[in-house]
Amino acid sequence: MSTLWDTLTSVTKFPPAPQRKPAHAYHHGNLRQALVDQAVATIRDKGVEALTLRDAGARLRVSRTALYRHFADKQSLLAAVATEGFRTFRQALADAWNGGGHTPAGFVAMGEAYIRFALANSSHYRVMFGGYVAKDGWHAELMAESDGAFRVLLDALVELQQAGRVRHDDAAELAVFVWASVHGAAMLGIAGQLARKGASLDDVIHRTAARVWDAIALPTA
Amino acid sequence: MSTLWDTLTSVTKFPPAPQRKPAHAYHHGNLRQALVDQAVATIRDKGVEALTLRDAGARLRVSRTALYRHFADKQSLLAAVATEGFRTFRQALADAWNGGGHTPAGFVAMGEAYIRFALANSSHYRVMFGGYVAKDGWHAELMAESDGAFRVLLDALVELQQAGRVRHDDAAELAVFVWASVHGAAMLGIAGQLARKGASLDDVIHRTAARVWDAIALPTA
DNA sequence: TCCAGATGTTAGCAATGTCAACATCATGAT
DNA sequence: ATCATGATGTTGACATTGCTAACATCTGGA
Repeated sequence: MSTLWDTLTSVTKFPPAPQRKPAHAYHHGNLRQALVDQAVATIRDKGVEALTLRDAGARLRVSRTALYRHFADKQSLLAAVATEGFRTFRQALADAWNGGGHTPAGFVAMGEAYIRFALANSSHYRVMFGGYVAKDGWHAELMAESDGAFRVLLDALVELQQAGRVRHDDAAELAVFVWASVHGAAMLGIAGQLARKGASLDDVIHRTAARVWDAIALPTA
Repeated sequence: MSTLWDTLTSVTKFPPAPQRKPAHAYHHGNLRQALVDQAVATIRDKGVEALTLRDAGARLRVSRTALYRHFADKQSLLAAVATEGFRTFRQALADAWNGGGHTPAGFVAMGEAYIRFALANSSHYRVMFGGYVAKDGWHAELMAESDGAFRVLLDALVELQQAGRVRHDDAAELAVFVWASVHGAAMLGIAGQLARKGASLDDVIHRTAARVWDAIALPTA
Protein backbone atom coordinates (compact mmCIF):
# COMPACT_ATOMS: atom_id res chain seq x y z
CA MET A 1 0.00 0.00 0.00
CA SER A 2 2.59 2.53 0.90
CA THR A 3 4.86 1.01 -1.68
CA LEU A 4 4.59 3.99 -3.86
CA TRP A 5 5.47 6.28 -1.01
CA ASP A 6 8.45 4.14 -0.05
CA THR A 7 9.73 4.14 -3.58
CA LEU A 8 9.43 7.85 -3.79
CA THR A 9 11.25 8.55 -0.56
CA SER A 10 13.95 6.01 -1.25
CA VAL A 11 14.82 7.90 -4.38
CA THR A 12 14.32 11.37 -3.02
CA LYS A 13 17.53 13.02 -1.89
CA PHE A 14 15.90 14.41 1.23
CA PRO A 15 14.09 11.73 3.07
CA PRO A 16 11.54 12.84 5.63
CA ALA A 17 12.97 14.34 8.77
CA PRO A 18 12.76 11.31 11.11
CA GLN A 19 15.40 9.59 9.06
CA ARG A 20 18.30 11.91 9.77
CA LYS A 21 18.49 12.33 13.48
CA PRO A 22 15.74 10.69 15.44
CA ALA A 23 15.62 13.61 17.85
CA HIS A 24 12.01 12.78 18.54
CA ALA A 25 12.00 9.28 17.26
CA TYR A 26 9.24 6.96 18.22
CA HIS A 27 11.63 4.73 20.05
CA HIS A 28 13.77 6.30 22.65
CA GLY A 29 16.81 4.08 22.37
CA ASN A 30 17.48 3.27 25.96
CA LEU A 31 14.46 4.41 27.84
CA ARG A 32 15.01 2.07 30.72
CA GLN A 33 18.34 3.49 31.73
CA ALA A 34 17.14 7.02 31.03
CA LEU A 35 14.24 6.45 33.37
CA VAL A 36 16.48 5.20 36.11
CA ASP A 37 18.82 8.16 35.68
CA GLN A 38 15.90 10.55 35.69
CA ALA A 39 14.49 8.95 38.82
CA VAL A 40 17.85 9.14 40.54
CA ALA A 41 18.15 12.82 39.68
CA THR A 42 14.65 13.63 40.89
CA ILE A 43 15.17 11.69 44.07
CA ARG A 44 18.45 13.47 44.71
CA ASP A 45 16.94 16.89 44.11
CA LYS A 46 13.46 16.61 45.56
CA GLY A 47 13.28 13.41 47.53
CA VAL A 48 11.60 10.07 46.99
CA GLU A 49 8.05 11.24 47.57
CA ALA A 50 8.47 13.78 44.78
CA LEU A 51 9.11 11.04 42.25
CA THR A 52 6.09 10.62 40.02
CA LEU A 53 5.85 8.38 37.02
CA ARG A 54 4.07 10.97 34.94
CA ASP A 55 6.67 13.61 35.61
CA ALA A 56 9.50 11.20 34.92
CA GLY A 57 7.96 10.42 31.56
CA ALA A 58 7.34 14.06 30.75
CA ARG A 59 10.94 15.01 31.41
CA LEU A 60 12.03 12.38 28.92
CA ARG A 61 9.51 13.56 26.33
CA VAL A 62 7.75 10.27 26.62
CA SER A 63 4.20 9.41 27.48
CA ARG A 64 3.18 8.70 31.06
CA THR A 65 2.78 4.98 30.59
CA ALA A 66 5.81 4.30 28.44
CA LEU A 67 7.67 3.17 31.49
CA TYR A 68 5.42 0.16 31.87
CA ARG A 69 7.26 -1.42 28.95
CA HIS A 70 10.38 -1.53 31.12
CA PHE A 71 9.12 -1.77 34.68
CA ALA A 72 6.22 -3.70 36.10
CA ASP A 73 5.27 -0.84 38.39
CA LYS A 74 6.66 2.02 40.42
CA GLN A 75 8.21 -0.34 42.95
CA SER A 76 10.22 -1.94 40.21
CA LEU A 77 11.58 1.40 39.14
CA LEU A 78 12.54 2.14 42.72
CA ALA A 79 14.15 -1.27 42.91
CA ALA A 80 16.25 -0.41 39.89
CA VAL A 81 17.21 2.86 41.51
CA ALA A 82 18.20 1.05 44.68
CA THR A 83 20.11 -1.53 42.70
CA GLU A 84 22.15 1.12 40.97
CA GLY A 85 22.73 2.77 44.32
CA PHE A 86 24.12 -0.43 45.75
CA ARG A 87 26.46 -0.77 42.79
CA THR A 88 28.18 2.56 43.32
CA PHE A 89 27.94 2.05 47.06
CA ARG A 90 29.84 -1.20 46.89
CA GLN A 91 32.39 0.47 44.68
CA ALA A 92 32.91 3.23 47.24
CA LEU A 93 33.43 0.67 49.99
CA ALA A 94 35.79 -1.45 47.93
CA ASP A 95 37.80 1.59 46.89
CA ALA A 96 38.30 2.65 50.48
CA TRP A 97 39.27 -0.85 51.55
CA ASN A 98 41.66 -1.40 48.68
CA GLY A 99 43.02 2.11 48.90
CA GLY A 100 43.86 1.45 52.51
CA GLY A 101 45.89 -1.60 51.60
CA HIS A 102 43.71 -4.10 53.45
CA THR A 103 44.85 -2.78 56.81
CA PRO A 104 42.92 -1.85 59.93
CA ALA A 105 43.25 1.77 58.84
CA GLY A 106 41.67 0.76 55.56
CA PHE A 107 38.84 -0.87 57.43
CA VAL A 108 38.22 2.33 59.33
CA ALA A 109 38.40 4.24 56.08
CA MET A 110 35.76 1.93 54.69
CA GLY A 111 33.52 2.78 57.60
CA GLU A 112 34.08 6.45 56.97
CA ALA A 113 33.35 5.96 53.29
CA TYR A 114 30.11 4.27 54.24
CA ILE A 115 28.89 7.18 56.30
CA ARG A 116 30.09 9.72 53.79
CA PHE A 117 28.28 7.97 50.95
CA ALA A 118 25.08 7.97 52.94
CA LEU A 119 25.36 11.66 53.74
CA ALA A 120 26.31 12.66 50.22
CA ASN A 121 23.46 10.63 48.72
CA SER A 122 20.96 10.76 51.51
CA SER A 123 17.80 10.46 49.45
CA HIS A 124 19.22 7.69 47.34
CA TYR A 125 20.41 5.94 50.48
CA ARG A 126 16.90 6.11 51.91
CA VAL A 127 15.58 4.32 48.85
CA MET A 128 18.19 1.63 49.36
CA PHE A 129 17.53 1.08 53.06
CA GLY A 130 14.29 2.82 53.91
CA GLY A 131 12.09 -0.12 53.08
CA TYR A 132 10.51 1.65 50.12
CA VAL A 133 10.99 -1.43 48.03
CA ALA A 134 9.94 -4.75 49.48
CA LYS A 135 12.64 -7.33 48.94
CA ASP A 136 10.04 -10.02 48.55
CA GLY A 137 12.02 -12.33 46.39
CA TRP A 138 11.26 -10.29 43.27
CA HIS A 139 13.96 -7.90 42.39
CA ALA A 140 16.56 -10.63 42.62
CA GLU A 141 19.12 -8.28 41.14
CA LEU A 142 18.58 -5.87 43.98
CA MET A 143 19.19 -8.56 46.56
CA ALA A 144 22.29 -9.71 44.76
CA GLU A 145 23.72 -6.21 44.58
CA SER A 146 22.81 -5.57 48.21
CA ASP A 147 24.50 -8.76 49.29
CA GLY A 148 27.51 -7.79 47.20
CA ALA A 149 27.99 -4.60 49.17
CA PHE A 150 27.70 -6.48 52.43
CA ARG A 151 30.17 -9.06 51.23
CA VAL A 152 32.83 -6.42 50.66
CA LEU A 153 32.65 -5.66 54.35
CA LEU A 154 32.43 -9.28 55.36
CA ASP A 155 35.42 -10.30 53.26
CA ALA A 156 37.50 -7.46 54.63
CA LEU A 157 36.61 -8.48 58.13
CA VAL A 158 37.48 -12.11 57.55
CA GLU A 159 40.79 -11.11 56.03
CA LEU A 160 41.71 -9.03 59.07
CA GLN A 161 40.48 -11.82 61.28
CA GLN A 162 42.81 -14.27 59.62
CA ALA A 163 45.59 -11.73 60.00
CA GLY A 164 44.93 -11.81 63.71
CA ARG A 165 43.71 -8.25 63.93
CA VAL A 166 40.04 -8.97 64.66
CA ARG A 167 38.33 -10.88 67.44
CA HIS A 168 37.65 -14.48 66.61
CA ASP A 169 33.91 -14.25 67.07
CA ASP A 170 31.55 -15.40 64.38
CA ALA A 171 32.57 -13.32 61.40
CA ALA A 172 29.09 -12.87 59.99
CA GLU A 173 27.81 -11.64 63.30
CA LEU A 174 30.69 -9.23 63.68
CA ALA A 175 30.05 -7.95 60.19
CA VAL A 176 26.40 -7.41 61.00
CA PHE A 177 27.43 -5.49 64.07
CA VAL A 178 29.78 -3.26 62.11
CA TRP A 179 27.20 -2.76 59.39
CA ALA A 180 24.53 -1.88 61.91
CA SER A 181 26.67 0.60 63.78
CA VAL A 182 27.78 2.43 60.71
CA HIS A 183 24.33 2.28 59.16
CA GLY A 184 22.80 3.72 62.29
CA ALA A 185 25.34 6.52 62.36
CA ALA A 186 24.57 7.26 58.74
CA MET A 187 20.86 7.41 59.49
CA LEU A 188 21.39 9.79 62.37
CA GLY A 189 23.67 11.82 60.17
CA ILE A 190 21.00 12.10 57.51
CA ALA A 191 18.61 13.29 60.18
CA GLY A 192 21.21 15.91 61.05
CA GLN A 193 21.80 14.47 64.48
CA LEU A 194 25.28 13.07 64.14
CA ALA A 195 27.31 16.21 64.65
CA ARG A 196 25.81 17.88 67.67
CA LYS A 197 27.36 21.13 68.77
CA GLY A 198 30.75 22.43 67.83
CA ALA A 199 32.22 19.20 66.51
CA SER A 200 33.49 18.85 62.97
CA LEU A 201 31.40 16.37 61.03
CA ASP A 202 34.51 14.79 59.60
CA ASP A 203 35.90 14.24 63.06
CA VAL A 204 32.70 12.70 64.31
CA ILE A 205 32.60 10.39 61.31
CA HIS A 206 36.16 9.33 61.92
CA ARG A 207 35.71 8.75 65.63
CA THR A 208 32.55 6.77 64.94
CA ALA A 209 34.35 4.46 62.55
CA ALA A 210 37.26 4.19 64.94
CA ARG A 211 34.98 3.20 67.81
CA VAL A 212 33.41 0.49 65.72
CA TRP A 213 36.83 -0.80 64.89
CA ASP A 214 37.84 -0.80 68.55
CA ALA A 215 34.77 -2.87 69.32
CA ILE A 216 35.88 -5.69 67.06
CA ALA A 217 39.65 -5.33 67.11
CA LEU A 218 41.95 -7.81 68.74
CA PRO A 219 44.44 -5.98 70.96
CA THR A 220 47.81 -6.19 69.24
CA ALA A 221 49.85 -8.23 71.68
CA MET B 1 -28.03 29.08 81.70
CA SER B 2 -29.01 25.47 81.31
CA THR B 3 -29.84 25.53 84.94
CA LEU B 4 -33.46 24.88 84.23
CA TRP B 5 -32.67 22.08 81.86
CA ASP B 6 -30.27 20.57 84.32
CA THR B 7 -32.83 20.76 87.00
CA LEU B 8 -35.37 19.09 84.80
CA THR B 9 -33.18 16.28 83.62
CA SER B 10 -31.83 15.68 87.05
CA VAL B 11 -35.39 15.13 88.15
CA THR B 12 -36.75 13.43 85.05
CA LYS B 13 -36.39 9.69 85.11
CA PHE B 14 -36.09 9.32 81.33
CA PRO B 15 -34.08 12.02 79.65
CA PRO B 16 -34.28 12.30 75.83
CA ALA B 17 -32.57 9.57 73.87
CA PRO B 18 -29.32 11.29 72.85
CA GLN B 19 -28.60 11.65 76.51
CA ARG B 20 -28.48 7.98 77.21
CA LYS B 21 -25.95 6.47 74.88
CA PRO B 22 -24.83 8.55 71.92
CA ALA B 23 -24.24 5.46 69.82
CA HIS B 24 -24.30 7.51 66.64
CA ALA B 25 -23.90 10.94 68.12
CA TYR B 26 -22.87 13.78 65.90
CA HIS B 27 -19.77 14.33 67.93
CA HIS B 28 -17.47 11.45 68.44
CA GLY B 29 -16.17 12.34 71.85
CA ASN B 30 -12.48 11.91 71.38
CA LEU B 31 -11.97 11.49 67.69
CA ARG B 32 -8.39 12.65 67.75
CA GLN B 33 -7.18 9.89 70.01
CA ALA B 34 -9.39 7.37 68.28
CA LEU B 35 -7.81 8.31 64.96
CA VAL B 36 -4.33 7.89 66.33
CA ASP B 37 -5.23 4.52 67.79
CA GLN B 38 -6.83 3.46 64.53
CA ALA B 39 -3.79 4.58 62.57
CA VAL B 40 -1.47 2.74 64.90
CA ALA B 41 -3.52 -0.42 64.50
CA THR B 42 -3.61 -0.17 60.72
CA ILE B 43 0.09 0.53 60.56
CA ARG B 44 0.83 -2.40 62.80
CA ASP B 45 -1.34 -4.77 60.79
CA LYS B 46 -0.82 -3.60 57.21
CA GLY B 47 2.09 -1.18 57.19
CA VAL B 48 2.41 2.55 56.75
CA GLU B 49 1.62 2.65 53.06
CA ALA B 50 -1.71 0.95 53.75
CA LEU B 51 -2.83 3.80 55.95
CA THR B 52 -5.45 5.86 54.17
CA LEU B 53 -7.37 8.76 55.65
CA ARG B 54 -10.64 7.66 54.13
CA ASP B 55 -10.35 4.17 55.52
CA ALA B 56 -9.34 5.45 58.93
CA GLY B 57 -12.46 7.58 58.98
CA ALA B 58 -14.67 4.79 57.74
CA ARG B 59 -13.51 2.42 60.45
CA LEU B 60 -14.53 4.98 63.04
CA ARG B 61 -17.95 5.50 61.41
CA VAL B 62 -16.93 9.03 60.61
CA SER B 63 -16.76 10.93 57.35
CA ARG B 64 -13.57 10.94 55.34
CA THR B 65 -12.70 14.54 56.13
CA ALA B 66 -13.61 14.62 59.80
CA LEU B 67 -10.00 14.13 60.66
CA TYR B 68 -9.08 17.52 59.26
CA ARG B 69 -10.64 19.06 62.35
CA HIS B 70 -7.91 17.43 64.40
CA PHE B 71 -4.93 17.20 62.06
CA ALA B 72 -3.69 19.62 59.48
CA ASP B 73 -2.90 16.82 57.05
CA LYS B 74 -1.75 13.21 56.81
CA GLN B 75 1.75 14.11 57.92
CA SER B 76 0.37 15.53 61.13
CA LEU B 77 -1.48 12.32 61.83
CA LEU B 78 1.71 10.37 61.23
CA ALA B 79 3.51 12.79 63.49
CA ALA B 80 1.02 12.03 66.22
CA VAL B 81 1.52 8.32 65.64
CA ALA B 82 5.27 8.77 65.89
CA THR B 83 4.90 10.90 69.00
CA GLU B 84 2.88 8.24 70.73
CA GLY B 85 5.44 5.68 69.63
CA PHE B 86 8.23 7.65 71.21
CA ARG B 87 6.29 7.88 74.43
CA THR B 88 5.96 4.15 74.92
CA PHE B 89 9.44 3.72 73.51
CA ARG B 90 10.94 5.99 76.15
CA GLN B 91 8.98 4.14 78.76
CA ALA B 92 10.39 0.82 77.61
CA LEU B 93 13.93 2.19 77.77
CA ALA B 94 13.44 3.76 81.17
CA ASP B 95 11.90 0.58 82.54
CA ALA B 96 14.86 -1.48 81.45
CA TRP B 97 17.34 1.00 82.84
CA ASN B 98 15.55 1.39 86.15
CA GLY B 99 14.81 -2.31 86.38
CA GLY B 100 18.50 -2.97 86.03
CA GLY B 101 19.29 -0.75 88.99
CA HIS B 102 21.30 1.78 87.00
CA THR B 103 24.13 -0.68 86.49
CA PRO B 104 26.13 -1.63 83.42
CA ALA B 105 23.90 -4.67 83.14
CA GLY B 106 20.93 -2.35 83.16
CA PHE B 107 22.51 -0.35 80.39
CA VAL B 108 22.89 -3.47 78.31
CA ALA B 109 19.33 -4.41 79.14
CA MET B 110 18.27 -1.01 77.85
CA GLY B 111 20.01 -1.72 74.58
CA GLU B 112 18.25 -5.04 74.35
CA ALA B 113 14.94 -3.37 75.13
CA TYR B 114 15.60 -0.92 72.32
CA ILE B 115 16.10 -3.61 69.72
CA ARG B 116 13.22 -5.68 71.02
CA PHE B 117 10.86 -2.72 70.87
CA ALA B 118 11.85 -2.05 67.29
CA LEU B 119 11.30 -5.66 66.29
CA ALA B 120 8.01 -6.00 68.13
CA ASN B 121 6.68 -2.76 66.63
CA SER B 122 8.54 -2.67 63.37
CA SER B 123 6.01 -0.71 61.34
CA HIS B 124 5.47 1.77 64.09
CA TYR B 125 9.21 2.08 64.50
CA ARG B 126 9.58 2.86 60.81
CA VAL B 127 7.16 5.73 61.17
CA MET B 128 9.25 7.02 64.06
CA PHE B 129 12.60 6.81 62.28
CA GLY B 130 11.94 6.23 58.61
CA GLY B 131 11.70 9.88 57.72
CA TYR B 132 8.02 9.64 56.89
CA VAL B 133 7.38 12.75 58.87
CA ALA B 134 9.65 15.72 58.28
CA LYS B 135 10.77 17.13 61.59
CA ASP B 136 10.81 20.61 60.12
CA GLY B 137 10.22 22.44 63.31
CA TRP B 138 6.50 21.81 63.11
CA HIS B 139 5.42 18.91 65.21
CA ALA B 140 7.24 20.36 68.22
CA GLU B 141 5.69 17.72 70.40
CA LEU B 142 7.24 15.00 68.28
CA MET B 143 10.69 16.49 68.62
CA ALA B 144 10.24 16.90 72.35
CA GLU B 145 9.17 13.29 72.77
CA SER B 146 11.96 12.08 70.51
CA ASP B 147 14.52 14.06 72.47
CA GLY B 148 13.03 12.66 75.64
CA ALA B 149 13.75 9.11 74.56
CA PHE B 150 17.29 10.04 73.63
CA ARG B 151 17.77 11.76 76.96
CA VAL B 152 16.96 8.57 78.84
CA LEU B 153 19.94 6.99 77.16
CA LEU B 154 22.11 10.06 77.58
CA ASP B 155 21.34 10.42 81.27
CA ALA B 156 22.05 6.77 81.90
CA LEU B 157 25.34 7.09 80.12
CA VAL B 158 26.36 10.18 82.08
CA GLU B 159 25.44 8.47 85.31
CA LEU B 160 27.64 5.50 84.51
CA GLN B 161 30.34 7.85 83.37
CA GLN B 162 30.32 9.61 86.70
CA ALA B 163 30.43 6.25 88.40
CA GLY B 164 33.62 5.57 86.52
CA ARG B 165 32.21 2.79 84.39
CA VAL B 166 32.21 4.58 81.04
CA ARG B 167 34.98 6.18 79.01
CA HIS B 168 35.37 9.88 79.65
CA ASP B 169 34.80 10.92 76.06
CA ASP B 170 32.21 13.50 75.19
CA ALA B 171 29.04 12.04 76.61
CA ALA B 172 26.74 13.29 73.88
CA GLU B 173 28.95 11.78 71.21
CA LEU B 174 29.13 8.47 73.04
CA ALA B 175 25.37 8.48 73.37
CA VAL B 176 24.99 9.12 69.66
CA PHE B 177 27.32 6.21 68.99
CA VAL B 178 25.33 3.89 71.20
CA TRP B 179 22.06 5.08 69.72
CA ALA B 180 23.35 4.63 66.20
CA SER B 181 24.66 1.13 66.81
CA VAL B 182 21.50 -0.10 68.42
CA HIS B 183 19.30 1.68 65.90
CA GLY B 184 21.22 0.13 63.04
CA ALA B 185 20.89 -3.31 64.55
CA ALA B 186 17.18 -2.72 64.94
CA MET B 187 16.88 -1.72 61.31
CA LEU B 188 18.73 -4.78 60.14
CA GLY B 189 16.59 -6.85 62.45
CA ILE B 190 13.43 -5.44 60.91
CA ALA B 191 14.83 -6.32 57.50
CA GLY B 192 15.30 -9.83 58.83
CA GLN B 193 19.04 -9.67 58.54
CA LEU B 194 20.10 -9.61 62.16
CA ALA B 195 19.92 -13.26 62.99
CA ARG B 196 21.67 -15.01 60.14
CA LYS B 197 21.86 -18.74 60.28
CA GLY B 198 21.34 -20.89 63.29
CA ALA B 199 21.71 -18.23 65.94
CA SER B 200 18.97 -17.46 68.44
CA LEU B 201 17.62 -13.97 67.89
CA ASP B 202 17.67 -13.31 71.61
CA ASP B 203 21.33 -14.23 71.77
CA VAL B 204 22.22 -12.00 68.86
CA ILE B 205 20.35 -9.13 70.45
CA HIS B 206 22.16 -9.66 73.70
CA ARG B 207 25.59 -9.92 72.13
CA THR B 208 24.90 -6.81 70.07
CA ALA B 209 24.04 -4.79 73.13
CA ALA B 210 27.01 -6.24 74.97
CA ARG B 211 29.38 -5.28 72.17
CA VAL B 212 28.09 -1.72 72.21
CA TRP B 213 28.68 -1.63 75.92
CA ASP B 214 32.20 -2.93 75.51
CA ALA B 215 32.91 -0.17 73.05
CA ILE B 216 32.16 2.54 75.58
CA ALA B 217 33.00 0.83 78.87
CA LEU B 218 35.95 1.75 80.99
CA PRO B 219 37.87 -1.37 81.97
CA THR B 220 37.24 -2.00 85.65
CA ALA B 221 40.67 -1.56 87.19
C1' DT C 1 -31.21 32.71 75.39
C1' DC C 2 -28.19 32.92 71.95
C1' DC C 3 -24.11 33.28 69.54
C1' DA C 4 -19.45 31.81 68.46
C1' DG C 5 -16.39 28.30 67.97
C1' DA C 6 -15.64 23.48 67.75
C1' DT C 7 -16.78 19.44 65.38
C1' DG C 8 -18.70 16.75 61.56
C1' DT C 9 -20.75 16.20 56.64
C1' DT C 10 -21.22 16.34 51.57
C1' DA C 11 -19.51 17.71 46.89
C1' DG C 12 -16.01 17.95 44.23
C1' DC C 13 -11.19 18.71 42.30
C1' DA C 14 -6.44 17.56 40.94
C1' DA C 15 -2.86 14.33 41.09
C1' DT C 16 -1.38 9.74 40.66
C1' DG C 17 -0.71 4.71 39.53
C1' DT C 18 -2.44 1.45 36.56
C1' DC C 19 -4.88 -1.10 32.83
C1' DA C 20 -6.75 -1.76 28.09
C1' DA C 21 -6.71 -0.96 23.40
C1' DC C 22 -4.33 0.79 19.72
C1' DA C 23 -0.19 2.62 16.84
C1' DT C 24 4.43 2.31 15.36
C1' DC C 25 8.91 0.48 14.90
C1' DA C 26 12.54 -3.23 14.35
C1' DT C 27 14.02 -7.59 13.07
C1' DG C 28 14.59 -12.21 11.54
C1' DA C 29 12.58 -15.91 8.65
C1' DT C 30 10.95 -16.63 4.21
C1' DA D 1 12.30 -7.38 -0.47
C1' DT D 2 8.24 -8.89 2.32
C1' DC D 3 5.99 -9.63 6.12
C1' DA D 4 4.58 -11.38 10.45
C1' DT D 5 5.70 -10.84 15.18
C1' DG D 6 7.30 -8.98 19.24
C1' DA D 7 9.10 -4.86 21.34
C1' DT D 8 8.22 -0.24 22.28
C1' DG D 9 5.37 3.89 22.70
C1' DT D 10 0.64 6.43 22.83
C1' DT D 11 -4.07 7.72 24.07
C1' DG D 12 -8.16 7.13 26.89
C1' DA D 13 -10.09 5.98 30.91
C1' DC D 14 -10.70 4.61 35.83
C1' DA D 15 -10.28 4.09 40.89
C1' DT D 16 -7.92 5.81 44.74
C1' DT D 17 -6.34 9.32 47.53
C1' DG D 18 -5.30 13.76 49.82
C1' DC D 19 -7.32 17.92 50.27
C1' DT D 20 -10.42 22.31 50.01
C1' DA D 21 -14.86 24.72 50.13
C1' DA D 22 -19.31 25.30 51.68
C1' DC D 23 -22.60 23.86 54.70
C1' DA D 24 -24.75 21.44 59.05
C1' DT D 25 -24.85 20.44 63.85
C1' DC D 26 -23.53 20.54 68.43
C1' DT D 27 -21.74 22.66 72.86
C1' DG D 28 -20.33 25.84 76.21
C1' DG D 29 -20.20 30.15 78.09
C1' DA D 30 -21.61 35.30 78.22
